[in-house]
Amino acid sequence: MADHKKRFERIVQKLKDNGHKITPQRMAIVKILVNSEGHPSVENIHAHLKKDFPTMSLATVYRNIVLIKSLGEVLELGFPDGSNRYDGNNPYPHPHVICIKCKKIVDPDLESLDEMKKEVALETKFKILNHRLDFFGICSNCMEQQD
Amino acid sequence: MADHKKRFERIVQKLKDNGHKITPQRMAIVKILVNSEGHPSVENIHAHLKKDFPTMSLATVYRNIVLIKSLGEVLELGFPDGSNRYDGNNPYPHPHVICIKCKKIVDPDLESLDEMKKEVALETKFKILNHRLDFFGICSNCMEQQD
DNA sequence: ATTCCTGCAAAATCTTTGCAGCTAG
DNA sequence: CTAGCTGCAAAGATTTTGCAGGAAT
Repeated sequence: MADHKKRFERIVQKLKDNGHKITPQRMAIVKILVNSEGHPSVENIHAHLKKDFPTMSLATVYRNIVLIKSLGEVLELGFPDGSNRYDGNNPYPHPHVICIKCKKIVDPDLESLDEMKKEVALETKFKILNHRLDFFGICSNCMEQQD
Repeated sequence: MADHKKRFERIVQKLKDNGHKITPQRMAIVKILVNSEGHPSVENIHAHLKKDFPTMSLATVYRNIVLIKSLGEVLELGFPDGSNRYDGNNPYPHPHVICIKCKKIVDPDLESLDEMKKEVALETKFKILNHRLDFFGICSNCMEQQD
């Protein structure tokens, strides 16, 4: 999607507005987060950037992700096995469907979620601020291969 | 609930059936998981057991939780901040509502979830095996205190 | 008597932090 | 200039593993 460019610039602007400097490394990290349809891990991002920035350190990736998270422009997906992946396309909470074989992640459309949120708020008297919904299963592709 | 006793015995039986020995430490860990309404962390369990077993090590708690998980008798709740809590009352996936202030965890009833699962399966062509649904917010109790 | 389990310590992972030098604004 | 950033290495935090002695069956 060509919209990625807009989002990229919006985030850069937000960084500037909040007094953060625009370094090449930082730009590259934002670019990856915004452009990748797959949901990359810190390790993925770091490996990818090593090509353009051979000295790039993991610490820099972590620090920038913390920063971008704090601006609400990336969603952290923590998984049961302890690994983290990042969704920089859609930083607002939304459901994910994860293939436990190939690790592919798909974003489904579920209208009923908002309603459910209200139902929960009503039942528990909580003020709901956030949520996380993940489905785990096997994608059609992996289902075909017998192994 | 008095049903906890039944569940405890069921798990012990399952352990025996699978060729695992019933040690005092193991029994104590199962007992805590089954009886605690709150969702304890490994640290919680370990601290609690130190009273009865001064030499109890963290490794033993971890190993037994892995074992009990593998039998499907405890549900691991991994949180965004990297911490883990365990639900030994209801080991089947179910929604949680977590207070981000006092860390209280409530299990709401949501009938619409099964329907949503079907909706997802249909839309994504995945075979859905599992899911995780957590709501984060502030409980009524914490809402009252102004701090 | 075996086989499995525990406790201890060391290792493994993943993430954060301290610091010196560097760079964007 | 100078506040903030990077890279490196060290430190943290949490969970796992190797091993020797000990306990359950």
